[in-house]
Amino acid sequence: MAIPRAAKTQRRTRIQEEKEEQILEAALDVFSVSGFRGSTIDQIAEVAGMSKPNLLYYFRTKEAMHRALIDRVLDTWLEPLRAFDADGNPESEIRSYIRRKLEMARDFPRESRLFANEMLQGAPHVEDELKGPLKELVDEKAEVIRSWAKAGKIAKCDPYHLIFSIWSTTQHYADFDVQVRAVLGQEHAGAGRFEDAARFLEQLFIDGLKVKCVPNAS
Amino acid sequence: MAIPRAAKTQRRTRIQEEKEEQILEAALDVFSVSGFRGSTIDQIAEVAGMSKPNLLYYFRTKEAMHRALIDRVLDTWLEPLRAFDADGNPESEIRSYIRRKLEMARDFPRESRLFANEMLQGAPHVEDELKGPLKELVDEKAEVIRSWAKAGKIAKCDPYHLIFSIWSTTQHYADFDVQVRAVLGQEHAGAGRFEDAARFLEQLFIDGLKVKCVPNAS
DNA sequence: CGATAATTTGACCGATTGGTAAACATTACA
DNA sequence: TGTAATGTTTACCAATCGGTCAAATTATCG
Repeated sequence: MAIPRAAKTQRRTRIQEEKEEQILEAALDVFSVSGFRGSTIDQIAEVAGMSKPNLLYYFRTKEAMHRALIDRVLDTWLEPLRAFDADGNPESEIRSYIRRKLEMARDFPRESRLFANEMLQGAPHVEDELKGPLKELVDEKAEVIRSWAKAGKIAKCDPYHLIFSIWSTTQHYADFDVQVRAVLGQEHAGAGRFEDAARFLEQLFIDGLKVKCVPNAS
Repeated sequence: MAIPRAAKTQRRTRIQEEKEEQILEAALDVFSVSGFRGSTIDQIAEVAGMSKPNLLYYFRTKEAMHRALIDRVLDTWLEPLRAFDADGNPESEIRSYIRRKLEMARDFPRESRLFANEMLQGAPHVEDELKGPLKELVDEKAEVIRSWAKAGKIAKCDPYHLIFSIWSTTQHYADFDVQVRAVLGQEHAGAGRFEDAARFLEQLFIDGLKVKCVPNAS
């Protein structure tokens, strides 16, 4: 008798490890484009190169697959924000945060789209994570930014909307990739667009926050 | 015998006018949340308060409904960018463009999400509009911005990425509304968040582009 | 009013959906 | 090697999908 997912022995076999990886990879392909409702198990099965019942042997439902995928990706996705350091100096921290986020938009566009799809649908599967861990992390970093402003290191500004604007501008290059390519045209839609974006955004945020214009405080 | 959509008389009846409006309104509700693939005719029919065959009497296929919806919304959506005036002065033009886009995110979030969904899925239904009319419009406005930079009225910057960043930051408040609310928490997620966003974004872009720091040219 | 066109609906169709049952194949391990 | 656990597949299910059809209902207008 086959007991799906973690049988008698609580340890996962090599095959489980491999196949679950394979499935989540395919699921990311599909969910990130069509969203939860618009994706089908058959699609995922085809991309994964295995039969539908075989998928369902590892993940009992479509929801379970989506859930597992979100859980796995969420940590990675928030890493750049976690790396945001209170002890660093504002300019380099903001610069590297923008760069890191842009690199993720370039290297992991599917992950970005997965979350975007989830948000558009009202975050029915991750609302708790948003209100819990995410909010706490943002609150913490917002406090850092506020302290910088108080110390006169950057211009006074709403730290939450600053974070939102960095999120949105960078993720835009993953989520709206088709639009960006279409508008830039063939000449400028090459890989260099991420460099151009980085240059522009760094300039915008550094100057916009007057990071360097302020005399060294303390 | 009933000939669907524009019968013998080429003029549309009052009922046609009303029902089509009613259907597109419902379709906007549904498509904007679930995307094209994730939405069903039955859902739309239920929201519209009419039977499924009745919907299909006015729009022969799901695609036709989506198409009509996109067409209707696209014009409205690009209006703020069209209003972007070359003869105006940079500061007020950029300020009012940001305000207008934020107002649209506030007042027409479903329209914003409809497009966002379409982009995430690779724009299978609107790619031509992106490469054609949209690109031309952006090219034109980018030229305006470039001329401002050349005249020393604003800092030198990539006009395309400037436009992208205004799009993304403003639409973020519609597309990622759940996330914004979750992170801001109950205290700050009220209607005032749009005012806060406007203040922040205006400051960011005006200062970031050094609009006022530059001595009056010519 | 009467008649013709426009509108609406219930019943239905084949295809696809998420998911199951059980037979079959493979692996791990004593 | 044998055998029990694990992995895979074929066949299938009820529900839902997009869409059709013909009959019934309603609006329009002379």
